[in-house]
Amino acid sequence: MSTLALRIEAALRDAVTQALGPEHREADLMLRPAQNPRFGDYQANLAMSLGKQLGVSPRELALRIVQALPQEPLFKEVSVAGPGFINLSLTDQALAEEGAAMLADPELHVPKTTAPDVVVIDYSSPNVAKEMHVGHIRSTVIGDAIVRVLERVGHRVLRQNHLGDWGTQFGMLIENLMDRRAAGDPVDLSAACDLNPVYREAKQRFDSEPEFQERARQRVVALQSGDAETRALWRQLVDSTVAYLDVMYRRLGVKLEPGDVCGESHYNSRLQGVVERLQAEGHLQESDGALCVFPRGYKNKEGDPLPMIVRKADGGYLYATTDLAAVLYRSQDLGGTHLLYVVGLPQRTHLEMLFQVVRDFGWVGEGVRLQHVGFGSVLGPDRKMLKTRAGENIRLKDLLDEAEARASAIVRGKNPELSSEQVETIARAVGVGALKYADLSSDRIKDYVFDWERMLAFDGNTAPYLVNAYVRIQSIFRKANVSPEALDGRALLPGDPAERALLLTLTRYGAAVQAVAESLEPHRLCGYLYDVASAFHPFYERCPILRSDVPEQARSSRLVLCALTARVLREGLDLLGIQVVEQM
RNA sequence: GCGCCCCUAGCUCAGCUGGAUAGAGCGUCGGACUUCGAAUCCGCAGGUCGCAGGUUCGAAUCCUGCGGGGCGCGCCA
Repeated sequence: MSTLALRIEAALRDAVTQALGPEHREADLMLRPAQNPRFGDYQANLAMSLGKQLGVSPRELALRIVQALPQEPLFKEVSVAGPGFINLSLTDQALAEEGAAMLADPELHVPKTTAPDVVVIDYSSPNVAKEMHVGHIRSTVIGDAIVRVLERVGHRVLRQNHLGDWGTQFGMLIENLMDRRAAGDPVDLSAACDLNPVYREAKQRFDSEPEFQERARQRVVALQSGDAETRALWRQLVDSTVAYLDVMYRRLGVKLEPGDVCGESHYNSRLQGVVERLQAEGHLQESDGALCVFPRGYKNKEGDPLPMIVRKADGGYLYATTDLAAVLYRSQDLGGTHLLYVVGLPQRTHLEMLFQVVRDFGWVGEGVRLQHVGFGSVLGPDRKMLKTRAGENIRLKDLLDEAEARASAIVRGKNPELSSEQVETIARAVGVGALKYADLSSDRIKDYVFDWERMLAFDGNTAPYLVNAYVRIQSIFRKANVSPEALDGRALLPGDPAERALLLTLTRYGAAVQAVAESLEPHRLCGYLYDVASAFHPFYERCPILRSDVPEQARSSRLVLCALTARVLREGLDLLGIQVVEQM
């Protein structure tokens, strides 16, 4: 928590303790930003609930607390309102001090966690040779933001890209590659290229040629038994996909690297051990030849216990087995204390069963948290799952291309003075940023409607609007020929209400980041940054900076506000994985 | 059938884990550029928070039921 928030809390806590006794030292102060500026800057709502408990009138209680508040230059005004709200407004001086301290602090007063976790986060997780669809993109973008925020507040974060690099689909893929090679028309797997056409071709043959289908099944057996030629082709498929993904991840601007890939095949050698352990511990039951475990509390259509099948009747393993192996690997081998799964909501039941099983069986300790970071679907204008007109998944590459093309057209139209190269660079950042921001800015649990026009608009809660606020500030510094780093925060002197409102918003940056680190809800940071930009623009309109009639004091103060705003916007957007540009 | 999720202004979304008169953007209408980017800002209008109960000082938020929509439920992942 930032210095200012700490000071407010400490003062209030002292007052509560003094007014009500030491047994209330730990009371929840229910301190939060005022809902309405009329009520001041912060409000503490503890008197209402506490009054009830103690059988004292909440208003009376609130008054006692207020009277016990130390006389210090922190509060401009403290009052009791309504049923017992304690409204606090801060002095301009306190706000200015906080702003100056933030400016001087490389950490911008973002608090570090007092209980650092080893976070193992499973996200992105696309499949080999298969198009990454919008769901993968959501997982990738949301996961990336969470990674950045958790690292920012001091957790150790281990990224796990659980690549779909194993399974029966490789039979048809490899068999088809061999056919192509035999026919003198080999598929080039050396370069990082989109293998989706290869997948489609194999799938099409698998579905229509019984003879091919049979060979594909045999090929799965060959792959699993370690046949050298088969394994070599599998390796090439995986390598090519990882290289292609690397290109896409870089374009997307996410932190995932090839080294973060820890796919399904990584657990092959552990699957048998998982089943043996389940057997040895007596958890395994056979059903129609399949080996199952039964998490407590789950029922199927008939009302019977719902199984997780860990080995099929034919001896093959399933994703449940892999997931069990992965939990062990992540908690034991990697030492994870907080396991995150950034996976779509439809898989919720599966994950909860998985968590239930490892809890039931004591496979992870009490100190390990397992958490599904679920998200809703991306919908088209028809409110159905977003697909192409042909009903296929939309390719990430096409999405990125269109985002850049649209951003390019917009930027070109709004600023004709930019060179083509500049437009391209800006369009890349703004287009991708808009795309990602759209995925991040609404509550991840809900479905959201995909809409190019809205995400690229310069109004509303969009990336372009935020970036634009940053750009306007950079323009001021260019024009003023002043370096933001050279400014002295002590020049802060919020006179105009717009200046004060902006400064107040800026001082809440640390709390905003902290809220995301705890809730794993990036849209809260989006909302905060939108508040910052929304507070900046009225300030910008009302408070001239470089005009000759602006007194030196005001000019310096306003430049500091600009510098702080720019830094909060730049870093906040960076935590969301979004790049700013210097002009647009 | 069972389970999970969603329902807030015409549209798209917030609402800080139970607080005061529910807020933005778009769209509609009306204003503001001789000076830092009008790429913006200011204002008007717009609500039975799906419905009905309940919990309590207080409910969009928690509980129960109902309605509507989406998703999941044995050998795919």
